[in-house]
Amino acid sequence: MSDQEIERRKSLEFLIQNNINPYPAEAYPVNVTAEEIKKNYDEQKNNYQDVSIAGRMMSRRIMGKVSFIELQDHTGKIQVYIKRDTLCPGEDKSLYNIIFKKHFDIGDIIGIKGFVFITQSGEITIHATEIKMLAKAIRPLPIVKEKDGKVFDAFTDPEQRYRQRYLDLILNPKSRDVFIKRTKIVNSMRDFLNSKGYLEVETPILQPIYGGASARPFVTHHNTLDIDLYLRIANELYLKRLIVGGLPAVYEFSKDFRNEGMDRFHNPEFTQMELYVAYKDYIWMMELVEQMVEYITVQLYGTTKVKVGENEIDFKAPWKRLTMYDAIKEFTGIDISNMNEEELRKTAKTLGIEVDETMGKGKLIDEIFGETVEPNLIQPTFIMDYPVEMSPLAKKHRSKPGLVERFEVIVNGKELANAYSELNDPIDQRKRFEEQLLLAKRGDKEAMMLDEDFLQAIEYGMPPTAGLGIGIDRLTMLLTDSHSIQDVILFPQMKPDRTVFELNELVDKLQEAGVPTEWIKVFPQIGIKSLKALKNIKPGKLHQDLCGFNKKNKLNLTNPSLEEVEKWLEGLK
RNA sequence: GGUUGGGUAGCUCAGCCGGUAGAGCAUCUGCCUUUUAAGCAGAGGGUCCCGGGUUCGAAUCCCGGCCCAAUCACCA
Repeated sequence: MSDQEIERRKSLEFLIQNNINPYPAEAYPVNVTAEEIKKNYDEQKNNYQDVSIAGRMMSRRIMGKVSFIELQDHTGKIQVYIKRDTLCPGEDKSLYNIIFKKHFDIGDIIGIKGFVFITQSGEITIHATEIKMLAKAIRPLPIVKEKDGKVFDAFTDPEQRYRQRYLDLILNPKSRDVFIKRTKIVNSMRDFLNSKGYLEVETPILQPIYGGASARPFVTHHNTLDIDLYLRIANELYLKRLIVGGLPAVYEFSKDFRNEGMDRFHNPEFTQMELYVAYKDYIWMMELVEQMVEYITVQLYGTTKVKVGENEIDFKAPWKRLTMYDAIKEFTGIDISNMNEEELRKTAKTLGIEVDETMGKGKLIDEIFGETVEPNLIQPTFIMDYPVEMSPLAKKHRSKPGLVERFEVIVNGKELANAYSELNDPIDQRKRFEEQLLLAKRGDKEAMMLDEDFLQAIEYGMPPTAGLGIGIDRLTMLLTDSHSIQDVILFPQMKPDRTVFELNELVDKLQEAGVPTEWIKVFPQIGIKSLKALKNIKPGKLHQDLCGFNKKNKLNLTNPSLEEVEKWLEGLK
C-alpha cells in the first residue's frame, strides 16, 4: 500500500471515530447540475441561491481559512468556495479545520449545499454552507491539471484507460462523450426502425450450429444436455426463420462473437444490427440504409457532415453506387468482368497483390478489390454485385450470372454494412451449404456449417427478403472520430493482467496447502506475489518474515510454528 | 507472427556517455479569508517490468522472457 492509501485509510478511521459515516446509506437530494449553473446563473437575477449538488472532488486549493475545490458531476466541473466561518458559524471550527482540511481528499464523493456567486477573478462558484461526505475514496485518483484548455499530466495510457475505464470516464470528458454518443446512435437507429413498424426481437446467443457469416466461433459446453454450443457469430439464420414465420420485418441489436485476431477494427465481441424485411430486395435496402444513417447523423450533430481524421465525410443521401467490377475498373483501369481464374490471378500479380493457388475466382476478385479500391473509398459508397463464391446466403443476381445481389457500404476505406437480397430458394441454399462443406473439408476453418433446421424452415417457403447487417462499433467509430474500436467499447477485450493471475494462482495453492486464510493475506504483503517467489525460499526465512510482519503490524495472529511453515511449503510441491 | 518505440515515485515524465536514483503534480507538517496548473517554507515516498550475463560497480551495456503502443502481415 502506498503512503497515500495509508493516509486515506487513517482518514476513513478518523471519520468513523467522529461519527461521520464515510459511506452513508440515505439519498442525497440534488437539485441542480454543474452545467445548469454555469449556463443559467445570472448575477442580476441572483438565482441559484439554494443549490444542492453532489459529485467528486477533483482538485483543492487550501488558503488558510478559505478553500476552493472543483466538484465534478456528470455534466462537468464547477468551483466551490469553502469559507471556514460560513461552514462553521459557531465557536467550533473543527468541521473545516480538521474534517475538511485533514480528512477530505481529492477523489472523494461529496455533497455541497450553498449559493452561487461570482469570484473576483470572474468564475461562477458555489459558496458552500454545508458539506457532506458521500463516499470516501481510499485510493488516490490520477491527477490531471488544466489551464486555458491545455491539459497537463493527461490520463492517456491506453492500457489503463481500457482496463480501468471508470478512471477514463472520470478523467477524460471526451471519452464520456463518445459513449453517450454511442447510445444516442443506437437510440436513433431504433427510433428510425420502430417508426417504420419493424419489430425488435431477441434470438439465441448460444447456438448449437453457428451460421450467418464466415468466421471461427467460440465454443462452450452445456452440462445438462452434454453438448457443445457456440456463441453466435451472427443471428442471420434465426431472423430469417422469423420471416418464414410470417413476421414482415424484424431486427436485433446483436452482440456477436468471433474467435479471431484483434486489432484496431476488431474486438472478439462486437455489436451488429441485423434487419430483415420481407418482399423487398437489395436495391430497396440501399435507400433504407442511406436514409437511416443520414437520420442518425443529423440527430447526433444537426448536420450530415462529420469530420473523421483528415477527411470530412458527408452522409447525405443518396450515396454513390458502383458495381464491384466498375469500381475495380475505375481505380485500376482494368476490366475484370469477363476474366477466368487464370487471368484474374495474373492480373492480381501485375497489380502487386500476393496470391496463391488455393484462391478461387471469388477470393481473387475480393483480394483485388480490397487492395485497389476499398482504401480509396472515403465518402459513403455502395459496392454492389459480388461473386457468388463469397456469399453463400445471398440470392443469385437477377441478370448477371456468377454474381449475387449483395452490397457493402464502404466509408473511410472500411466496410460499414453488408446486405443481400436473401437467398430463399431452398434447393440452391442446400447446394451452397454443400459447397461450404467441401471448403471445410479442404481445411477452411471459416466455412459455414450446414444448418438442416434452417433449410427445413425455408423449405416451407420464405418470402423474398432484403437483409442487412450494420456494424454498430464501426458506425460509432466513424461518427465519433475514434481511432480504435477499443475507444467505442466500454470494456474492450484485453489480455488478463498477469500479476492478478499469478496472485490468484498463489492464493489457490496456499489454500490447498492448508495455509489459514488470515495468513494467506500476509504473503503478498511480505513481497510474495506469485508461486515463483516461493520457489527457493527457506522455511526459516519465510517463518521469520511472516511472524515479523505479524508483530510489526500488530495483526495479533497466532504465529505458526516453524514445523507448520515447513509443512505448508511441503504441501506446495 | 515481423519491424520500431516504450516499461523509473500514487500520476506525468527526465536520467541511459556504467560510479550512492531526479523534477513537477499528488501526499505529510507549518503559513495564508476570492484562489484557479494558487503561492511560500520544510519532510517522507522507489524490487528503476522480470531473469540471467559482462564488470570492482548496471536503471544505464549484452542475452532471454513478460507486458503495452504504432505499423505491416494474417484474419472479416
